[in-house]
Amino acid sequence: MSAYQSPILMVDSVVMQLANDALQVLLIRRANEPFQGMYALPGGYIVAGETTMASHERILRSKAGIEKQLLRLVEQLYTFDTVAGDPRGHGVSVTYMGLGLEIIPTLGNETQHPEFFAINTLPQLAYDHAEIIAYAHERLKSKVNYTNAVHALLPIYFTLTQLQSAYEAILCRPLDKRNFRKKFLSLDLIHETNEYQRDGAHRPARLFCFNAARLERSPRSFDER
Amino acid sequence: MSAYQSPILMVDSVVMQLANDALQVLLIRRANEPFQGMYALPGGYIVAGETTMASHERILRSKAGIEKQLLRLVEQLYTFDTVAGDPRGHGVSVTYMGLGLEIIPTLGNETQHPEFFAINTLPQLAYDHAEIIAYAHERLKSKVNYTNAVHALLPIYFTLTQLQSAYEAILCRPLDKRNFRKKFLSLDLIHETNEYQRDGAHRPARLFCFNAARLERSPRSFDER
DNA sequence: TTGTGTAATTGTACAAATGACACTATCTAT
DNA sequence: ATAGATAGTGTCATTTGTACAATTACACAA
Repeated sequence: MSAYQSPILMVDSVVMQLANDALQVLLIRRANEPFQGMYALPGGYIVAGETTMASHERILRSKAGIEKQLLRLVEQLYTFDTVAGDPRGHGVSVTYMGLGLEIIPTLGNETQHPEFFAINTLPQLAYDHAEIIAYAHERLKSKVNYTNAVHALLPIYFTLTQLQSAYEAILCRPLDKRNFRKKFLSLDLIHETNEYQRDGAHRPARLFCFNAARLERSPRSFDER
Repeated sequence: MSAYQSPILMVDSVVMQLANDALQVLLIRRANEPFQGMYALPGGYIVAGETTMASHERILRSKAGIEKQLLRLVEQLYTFDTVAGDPRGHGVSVTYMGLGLEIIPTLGNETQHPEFFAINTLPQLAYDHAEIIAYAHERLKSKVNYTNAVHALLPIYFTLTQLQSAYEAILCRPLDKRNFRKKFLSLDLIHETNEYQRDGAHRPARLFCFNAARLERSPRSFDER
């Protein structure tokens, strides 16, 4: 037995995906006190012998019915102390960000209403979860500027317009089409295929795919500001 | 009483400063098993009711005799799971980076030989502490490119040559004197004073100081690569 | 077949930042 | 007065950033 007693260890998860031309965040409705009935990030306790990553996977599965294979990029964000505002007293929460595509949350045993919300129109949130989401959003904004992290939010084959829309949804600002294409193609992160996407009564769009799925530091920034 | 048992929570600290034209890291020699006698980062257990930051301060004081006022910038780095390689079994370690100037570690009750080592010539280290230091170094390298974090490593008044040497020590590569000065002065992070530093048998160097001590995102990068 | 609507695709010109490069200025010590 | 040492400064070529509009290729309807 240790002479010390550790604070309570928790994990909270910010799962994001693109839908309706917007970046969306997964929220659940809390089943229990505190903050019963309020929206919150999926989260829970870490048990001894379980890594923080394993705990993150377990909690997403049990609280939102999301299997870990659906998250195509998982990254630790930050570890928050939860002192004031948390009725359970002092604890430490390790937060993770997960990115995916066409994730459909299903009802879990322990929670109700797992659902995606557009990041710019979130409901009121329990704890300090609004700040955690803002932090995750900033991290993602920054990360897409020097990595190919966006690949985790897109299908394997995608058009340049889809790619640009993804950047616009993440960065929350419009980008110039010609400059975006010129810059992105110069980065050697993607290559064209011989396939086209036929969408409607207009010219078909060429499909592209990423050169490597793994995250790599890009040689230059995407940011055209 | 909680139904869950948490993993052991620890904090590890990467304290860095500049000396002898090199970036240096604070190490201690472990007094106890495991890894008794080996070099390691200062670290210890977090106790219930103590924030990770407060724990970091307490541990630096007790293990290396360093008061928190000496750290002019403290930033959380990452939270590591310590599974394999750690004889105590699974634990979670929150790591912090602290930057300061002319820190003189003193012997603490619980440890021996707190001492600074040049980051490029470190001894063999306990646990995965070599990786943690590499991570901290990468973070610092990246951070000085878009913030004024270097202010925490320099005296209030400094010469442009001192500033450039700090960047060279952090980035581990030489910089062009004229380009460095031109770029840094264009960032509006520092301003000149009317004081000069007389050093030896040569032209005195003008002293500069930072416009604001707080960390700010710089408008442009310093990196001239 | 032709025309229309819709989104995809492409290039240029100007401004700004980057990066390579070498000499002069000012002080101290002898 | 001179030598030695570090501080301080400018130009030019290249690359990158950014604003901006016309043409292409398809589907569908008339």
